[in-house]
Amino acid sequence: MSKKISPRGAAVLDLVVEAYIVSGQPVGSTSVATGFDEPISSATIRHVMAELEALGYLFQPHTSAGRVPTEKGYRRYVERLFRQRRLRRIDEHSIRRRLSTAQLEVGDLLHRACSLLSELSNHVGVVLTPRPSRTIVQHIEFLRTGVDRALLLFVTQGGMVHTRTIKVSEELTDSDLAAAAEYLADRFAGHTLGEIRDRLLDGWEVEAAIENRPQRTAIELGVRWLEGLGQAEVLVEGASRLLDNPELSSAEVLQDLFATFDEPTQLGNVLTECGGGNDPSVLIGGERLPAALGGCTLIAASYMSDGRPMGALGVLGPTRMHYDLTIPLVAATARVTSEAIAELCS
Amino acid sequence: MSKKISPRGAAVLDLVVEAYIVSGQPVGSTSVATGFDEPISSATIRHVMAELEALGYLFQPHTSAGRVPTEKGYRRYVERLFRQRRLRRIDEHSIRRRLSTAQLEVGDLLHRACSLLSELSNHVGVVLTPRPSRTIVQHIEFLRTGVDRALLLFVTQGGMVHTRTIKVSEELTDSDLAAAAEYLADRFAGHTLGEIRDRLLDGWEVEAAIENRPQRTAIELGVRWLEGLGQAEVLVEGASRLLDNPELSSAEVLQDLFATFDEPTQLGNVLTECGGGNDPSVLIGGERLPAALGGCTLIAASYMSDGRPMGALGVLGPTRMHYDLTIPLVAATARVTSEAIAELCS
DNA sequence: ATTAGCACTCGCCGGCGACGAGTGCTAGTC
DNA sequence: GACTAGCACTCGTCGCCGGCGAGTGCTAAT
Repeated sequence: MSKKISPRGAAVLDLVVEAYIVSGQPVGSTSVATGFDEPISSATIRHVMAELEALGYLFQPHTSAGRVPTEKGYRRYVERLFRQRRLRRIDEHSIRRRLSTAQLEVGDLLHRACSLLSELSNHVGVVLTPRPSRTIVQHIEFLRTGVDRALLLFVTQGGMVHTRTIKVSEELTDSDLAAAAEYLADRFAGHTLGEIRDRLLDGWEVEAAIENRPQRTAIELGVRWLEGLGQAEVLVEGASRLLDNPELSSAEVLQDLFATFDEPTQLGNVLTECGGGNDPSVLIGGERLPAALGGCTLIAASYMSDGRPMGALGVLGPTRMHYDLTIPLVAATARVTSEAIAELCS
Repeated sequence: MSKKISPRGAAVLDLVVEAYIVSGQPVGSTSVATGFDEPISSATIRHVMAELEALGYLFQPHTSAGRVPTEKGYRRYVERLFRQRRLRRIDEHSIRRRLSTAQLEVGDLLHRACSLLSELSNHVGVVLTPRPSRTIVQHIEFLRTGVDRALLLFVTQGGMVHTRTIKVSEELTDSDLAAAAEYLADRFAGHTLGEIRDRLLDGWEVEAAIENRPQRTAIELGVRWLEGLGQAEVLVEGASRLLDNPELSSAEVLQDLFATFDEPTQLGNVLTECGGGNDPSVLIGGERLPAALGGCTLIAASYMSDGRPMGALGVLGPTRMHYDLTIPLVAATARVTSEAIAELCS
């Protein structure tokens, strides 16, 4: 689809994007011309820029204004950043120092990572907590908290705690509950919640037939517990930093933006799909993001445990951001977080 | 200090405030005049308004504009609202219906209350969770989560769970931990964390002398656990609704505002001081709120358990809000929340 | 293919005048 | 003495106009 672009065209695009990122103003042909090593006239640049506009990489707010990158232009720019390894070096040590010191729980770690991302990028930090179905259960506990209520509690690797209160028959004694928890713990400790769910649901009918009351209770409670399994959470930090960006100050845009933070399931969905690859995903503009995040870019990577993605973290900011800094920042934070989690689960 | 205000002066103030609340525009003398039952001329009103301005209740953006209430004016207005019982009736049933249905945990309940406040008021809902030192402990559990780490976990009335991971000696066995937890549970279940702290710290030296290893361990762990006792949390919902208000759209103001939500300790402090009385506290403007919340009003009330305040909840919005609706809304929500908590802890 | 030159476009900014909402004051009335 | 009609005055808003300047597109020359 995208017609070929001359090598010089690509260079011009880079210069326009970079100039626009720092200035926020439409970029004119002369300022681009001075950015070249070889001397070149602004007229030539104008010619190239006209082509780039025809191809959809640049956009002119009005005749007689400079050019601004389109989303397509940003994407191409970022692509080149990756291909040419023009990303900045990030000091991974400083991140490691600020993340790993005395963090004792995965939850704390992720909160720290989130504010770190926000602070270092000057944009919004976002973290998707581990999907419950992928977490490994260490302890299972059933506690009575009222005549007809019990708290089902499980602790996963790294010290994360998930709980759910359900109604239970009043006839169940405390020791029934304890026995049920022990039964489940014996069978399932060390497995992920996904595995437990599969095995419980598969084996359900067979096991239900067993006339062993504590076991039946255990399984029944376990199933109810899994039914209410929480979704992965989304942490958001530094939302106020979005207001630094003059290009995002129209009232309606902001309204939509902050509404997205109030109800972060959308963000969660997007983050869930990020990750996979080695490099961070860079989602630019409305094409792959919810409409409310129109003028924004999400840079996200997943953090791993034993080589499998557990969750994702990243930075959300205006399309006009320092990609060459933020991309490696996200990548480094994801790596360090993965390491730290591995250590916590040791 | 505040000189006497004529009865008609007070009536004019009411009318100005109410008109400004609905229109957001400076209020002129003629529109006030038509709001009176008896016919009265705008010239007279102008006279009265000039007096009110001299007393600091009204403010004129510029000569030849209408009047806008000052913070002092709002305060006087709200005072009258209370004294004259001119608050609207709130349908407590509908709140009860939306809060108490199938809420099984205090945490969920408070989250629901928070979004309910935001939704019904169209402003920001805020909730201060129960102060840990006032909560009653039901269960205590110590779980090993790594070679040198243990998760200290306690469940309080109503199904709230608090955890903390600490480093422990590798020599402690699982049964040591279990014994320690049991020891603490035996002695302290049913007491508030504040009581436990006091008793542990008082009795510390005496008990440490005992050559009973499990007990020493238990007490040591308990102390470390209480040291890291979390602060009460602040829940915030519907921050984006602040953007509906045109008077709060200056970039800097918004920046400060949202920064306050990102770092809610300030809000927590303010909320902690609210409550006490029967009626909600109404904090108008910068005088009693952090500077960042300049043009805002916080209406807050505390929710109770056994007649003692546990935490607080309320609504944060622009000074220009419908006090006559929001105050009873907050009061009703606090009442219903107190009831629901009582039920959950039964 | 590149470039110098040039006419042209168009947003920005400051000044200007008309408009109108709302005021403060004064003089007259009950 | 309290109230009010009338009136001059203030001042923000809006639309208009013209000059400025950044930046463009085109053309003709190299």
